[in-house]
Amino acid sequence: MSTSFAEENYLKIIYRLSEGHAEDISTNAVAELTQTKAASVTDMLRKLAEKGWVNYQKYQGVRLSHEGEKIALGIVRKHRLWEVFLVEKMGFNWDEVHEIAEQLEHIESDSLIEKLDAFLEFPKTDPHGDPIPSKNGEMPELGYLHLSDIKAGKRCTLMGVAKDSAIFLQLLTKMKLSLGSALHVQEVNAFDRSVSVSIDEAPAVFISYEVAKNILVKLAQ
Amino acid sequence: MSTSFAEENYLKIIYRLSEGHAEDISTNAVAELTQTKAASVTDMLRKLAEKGWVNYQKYQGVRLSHEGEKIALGIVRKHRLWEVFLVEKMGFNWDEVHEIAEQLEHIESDSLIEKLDAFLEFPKTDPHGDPIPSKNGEMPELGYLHLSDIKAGKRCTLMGVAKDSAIFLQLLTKMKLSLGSALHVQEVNAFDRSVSVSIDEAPAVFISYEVAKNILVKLAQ
DNA sequence: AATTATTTTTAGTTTCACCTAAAAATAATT
DNA sequence: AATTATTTTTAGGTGAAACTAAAAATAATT
Repeated sequence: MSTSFAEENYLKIIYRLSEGHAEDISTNAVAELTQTKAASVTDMLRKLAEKGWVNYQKYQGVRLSHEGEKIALGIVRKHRLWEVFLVEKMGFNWDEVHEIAEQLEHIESDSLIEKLDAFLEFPKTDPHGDPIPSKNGEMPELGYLHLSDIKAGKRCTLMGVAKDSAIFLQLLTKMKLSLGSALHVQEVNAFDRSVSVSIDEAPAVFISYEVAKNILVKLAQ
Repeated sequence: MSTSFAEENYLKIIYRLSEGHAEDISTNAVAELTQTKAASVTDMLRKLAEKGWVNYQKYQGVRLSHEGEKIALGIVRKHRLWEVFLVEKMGFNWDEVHEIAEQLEHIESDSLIEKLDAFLEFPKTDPHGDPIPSKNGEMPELGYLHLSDIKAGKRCTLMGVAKDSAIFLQLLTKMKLSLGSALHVQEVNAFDRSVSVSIDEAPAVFISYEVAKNILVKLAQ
């Protein structure tokens, strides 16, 4: 069965909202990300449920079905491969590619996406450190931690970000933070939950809780 | 003013139909290429005329306005650059790229298309020999001739095709015809207007009028 | 010139994805 | 437990882009 542009967007967004927590997704949460009204979401959820791509009970929220998750993973795969292309081959910065990839992810051609994957030399992650699902819909589980959860004294490496809005990524760039940055957590400040972190051995700077919780890291050693 | 997917398709198709002949384009001709019914075309032409992108008088056919032509050339530029990408970088054959490029041509990002142009080293023509309009909407006039118009005895080089349907391109490939092929017209057969042509110095083969008129060539010397 | 054929347009529907406003269900608070 | 607040759904509607069937205009033929 074929999927419309709008349907693909809903499935992708439900997928994104499901990552991590196991609870059902609320109509409002979907409405916020699709930039539509709750009433429109209700309409679409009924339609997606009819097609068998989500499990949806009135007033109880949604979950992707097995089939729906397969479709969503296909979109995410395309989105992330195109992002790699845009950064690695086109020379865009990591904060410039999201909107363009939102368009490219809907291009329909299996052979194109396989050729693109090969052209990019089978990348494992996108420019934000997010894992790229395999052709058969397997999403590598990378098990990164949030910088906000790291104890004082620990060393870690910046592996990804949990948010890819341009404004957030530009802030990281300004702070000299990028994938691979070596982080040394000096102190966790109880007052505002900010962390004092030395980046690539430079003198420590403050990183707000808001920022730290969207930075994904791997502990050193 | 922004353009919808459907509007862009209409403008592109009207452009394609206008290339060469100067007469106005009929509703039916547009309907055939858009794969819609004449009534739908009438609706859309009225809308495009309101937006100032075409000159349209009931029952008299359409022409692109200056503004409409600029938009159409932008779409054609994107389509052809993506085709170069698909063949040169992704390894597709020339008969496989049209449908994918029909999707990619609607991706909206000026900076992407300029970066793509640079990445491809500013190609002048697409994989079918069609010229690529410049950023400012100038279409290089290549002045190629149709093989069907070449006199017996002349030598020429295959520079492009006037049709990019897969079935036609596959036939050319089977006949060992591709961009750059050296053609030597041995004979023009009055009966069926077919031509006997030697391809790259091989023994001559028959090329039907239907095929010959869709092959674009440059005379030798 | 009159008739017939073809093309194009009008009129009225359909589907998709959205909307607003009101009603109903669920959750939170007193 | 009752009231209030919030969330979600229903009902009815809109605009875009298609459709069919019938009417009107243009073109071709006798």
